[in-house]
Formats: sequence, C-alpha cells, structure tokens
Amino acid sequence: MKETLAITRALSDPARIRTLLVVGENDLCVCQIIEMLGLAPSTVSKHLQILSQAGLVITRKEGRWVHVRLPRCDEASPAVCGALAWLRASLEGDQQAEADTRQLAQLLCIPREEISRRQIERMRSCCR
Amino acid sequence: MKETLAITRALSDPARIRTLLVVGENDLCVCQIIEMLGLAPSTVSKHLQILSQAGLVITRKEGRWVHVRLPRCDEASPAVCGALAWLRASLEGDQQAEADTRQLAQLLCIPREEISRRQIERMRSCCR
DNA sequence: TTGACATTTCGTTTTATGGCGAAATATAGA
DNA sequence: TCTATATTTCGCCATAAAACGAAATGTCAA
Repeated sequence: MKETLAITRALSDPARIRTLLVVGENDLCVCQIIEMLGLAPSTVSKHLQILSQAGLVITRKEGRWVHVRLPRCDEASPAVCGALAWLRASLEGDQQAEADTRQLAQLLCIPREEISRRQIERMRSCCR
Repeated sequence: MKETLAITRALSDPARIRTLLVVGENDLCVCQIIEMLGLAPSTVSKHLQILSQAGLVITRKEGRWVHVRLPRCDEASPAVCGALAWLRASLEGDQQAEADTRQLAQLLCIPREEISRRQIERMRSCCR
C-alpha cells in the first residue's frame, strides 16, 4: 500500500505528470525540465524529489548537472513499470502533452549552457 | 490530461484506494463502506464523490440505499480500466488490503440494516 | 584559490485536502 | 401524513502541498 500510494501521489500533480512525459526516452538535465515547466528551480527540485522517491525517475549527478531519466522496466518495480505504461497510454494524443513534447524538441536543439544562461537572465531581470 | 489527473488524484488517498479494492467484484452499499473504513458518513460520501467523478466507481440509488460498484471495462474509458487493473495488480498481497477484504467478508454476512443500526448506535453513544 | 553556476535546502505564504458534526434531502414504512 | 433513516451537503478546522525567494552546497574553470 505504501509504494502504491507513493506512486499515485507522485502522479497526482500536473507538473510531475508533464515531467514524466517529457523525460520519456530522453536523458534530460534539470535545467531543461525547469525551462519546459516554467517553474522556479526550487519548485522543480521538490517535484523531482517526489518522483524519485516513488521510483518513477532515476537521477544521476554528472559534474554540476543532474540528469533525469525514466527507469527501465528491469530496474523498477512492477508497480512503477505499470504506472509508467498506464500514464503513457492515458496521455496518448493529449494536447498539453503534445505541446510539451514540441517545446522539448526545441530545447534539445539548444546547448544546456544556453538554457541555464536564460534562466539566470530571467531571474536577474525580474529583480531589477 | 484532465481525465488522467482526475484518476491519479482520486487514487492518491488511502481511504479511496481501500474503497476501490474492497468494492472489487461486489455491489456494496455505502453503509458497508463506511463501516469498513471507520470514517464519518460525510467523509465517506465525499470520497465516493471523488471516485465517481473520476469514473472509478458507479453508484446506483435504490430506495434509501446507494449501491457502489466498479465499472465494467466496456462501460469505462481505457484510462479508468487500466488504472483499476494496475491498482489490483499493485495491491496483490498487500497486508492492509487483505485485512480489509477479510473484514468485508464478515460484513457481507450481516444484513445492511444491522450495519446501519450499529452506526446510529455509535453516533448516539458518543454524544451522551 | 576564487568565482561562476547548477541544483538543493530552508523558511514562508497561499491554497487544497481530509476530517468532523449539524443540518438538509429523499425515501420507506407506519 | 408523519417518522425513522440512508445518504449528501454545508461550514468549519487542522494539516498537507505547492509555490516562491534567499541562502547553502558542491563542482568546474580561470
């Protein structure tokens, strides 16, 4: 029950669902997810922590960057694996999901340094 | 996204998960669910409303009694059907789930009038 | 070593949720 | 019709969750 509940609670927020969807086959760095969601870094960090504790994503630190990916079915519990499959199927053709996927495709063309630079720029300009 | 989120949010509470599990193959009346969960009728009513709006249960009024059951796959969306299947599989062998199932088996041996009488008795005794 | 910077942690605020009891609603039976 | 009763609605309170900004952490590069 505890694991099941951790999974459903992790899935019960739009930002987290969008994150899972957009991570998909990719290996994204946190700054790309921040950019896609349009939320504060601290907020996104918390969301990722919740997803990670439920086993729905795997994070790997590489230098200053943290990479996020979905677990393969052989490294996740059946519950996690099933939940991810269900989510994929349920969001098939969803508008928001498709918009996010398109946005991500754009982001993948830009070096992550550039993305981070944008975020710093945005932060500074709002404090002026 | 909206439907998906309604489902995951409905599943993100232990009382609601336990309800779905215990309804299972049965056609329960609300008073039986109240008894099983040990929560106030008003609270259970709200939970059932959330489950119902997500399409995870179907309620049918019959006289004074309201009966609750799971939708058949042919009358529910694929998302709902898949979510219920996932839930069943994930809670396979869960301790709480088994305890609830046992308790329900007991409750099914008692006429529902008796269950309601108990609830009224309990309410009165706590106000004395 | 120092500075830049990607990410997390912490503290705070606002909003959502789950719980209850009291009152309302609707129906069966006297 | 009147009463008992199964369930829902409403209003309230306590707690949990999501958001942010500021400060802390850890790592690369000059």
